[in-house]
Amino acid sequence: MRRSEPRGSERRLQHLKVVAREAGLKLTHQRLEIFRELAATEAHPDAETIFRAVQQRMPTVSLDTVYRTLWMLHDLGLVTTLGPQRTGVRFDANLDRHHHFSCVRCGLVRDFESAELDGLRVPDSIKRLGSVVEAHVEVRGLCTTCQRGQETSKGKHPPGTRGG
Amino acid sequence: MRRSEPRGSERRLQHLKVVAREAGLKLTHQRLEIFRELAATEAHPDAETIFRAVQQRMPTVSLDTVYRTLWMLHDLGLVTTLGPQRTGVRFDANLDRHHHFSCVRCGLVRDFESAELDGLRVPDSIKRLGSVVEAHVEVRGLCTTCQRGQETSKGKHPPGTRGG
DNA sequence: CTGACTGCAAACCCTTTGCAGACCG
DNA sequence: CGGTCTGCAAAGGGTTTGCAGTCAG
Repeated sequence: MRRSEPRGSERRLQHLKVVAREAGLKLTHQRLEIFRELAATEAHPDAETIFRAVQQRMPTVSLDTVYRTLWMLHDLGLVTTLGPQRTGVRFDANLDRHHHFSCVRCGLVRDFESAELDGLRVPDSIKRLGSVVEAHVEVRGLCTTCQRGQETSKGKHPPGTRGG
Repeated sequence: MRRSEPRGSERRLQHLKVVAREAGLKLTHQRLEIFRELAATEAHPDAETIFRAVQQRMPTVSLDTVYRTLWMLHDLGLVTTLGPQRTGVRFDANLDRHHHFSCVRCGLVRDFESAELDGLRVPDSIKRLGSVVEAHVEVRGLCTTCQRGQETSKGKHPPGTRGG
């Protein structure tokens, strides 16, 4: 098990280069920047969040290229997605085994690691439903920021706050 | 811990009636049918799936009413949601502790129960991220249907198949 | 050089909102 | 009966697609 060491994203970038070459795909500036952005964060951003970040360094990049690149990375197995749907998906370049903490209030998502939880075994009865590819723990709670800013959240549904 | 006994949805319906009365909300036919539908399934349908099911029995129901009702139930705490975003959400009327199996191929989601997994403890280090409300296991794999129909899924992203 | 890739814009969802009539309590 | 709730239709926001110019290999 590997914690997110300083050069974790550098390692992922190397992996991308190898896989892309094998697949005969071009490594354009856009693709590199998009992947770099995703590989550097733990916040599981959605497409638009990545877009805004990349746009800082590369003002001409377009949102559709971000979408196309993310799904391409996904097809290559370099990126996984959070959430059962393909709309409003959030992406994840961390291929190491990990678990998720997500804030019920603002939607922030963070990885955490736990050797103990990695050892969890799913019951045999799961075979009735299908074959297992992967299992992890989802923890839901209030992030430290939302613990502080305790306005009453009754009524309207949470705004689409993105985990930063 | 309570397994989904035959009358599980009946129990949930009673709970709805009590809570709705307390909140001074009207129990219209539409609301009852929508909740009934959701309480009877384990498939975590999205709004449109519920809509189509309710429409069988109540042809005049509209999709927006389904949306409004689901979020109302959510505000009452009678329904929870899957997925970190509020777009493409899937709903869940099962308030008992449970875990999820979801198919990486078609998006189907099913509950399963496990006394062993219920006992999992999240590491103390989680406090760095926030306070814990709930924790469960997410298992990803191939559902029995997708195990059979093994067309190559390379290339296009999965169609928006809904867990039936 | 050449085909894959990008940016643009328009199309295509899914979801939410404003309003007049219907219905629960 | 009164206020809430519904259905309709239109608006809103996010995601995908077709096309002509551009760039990596």
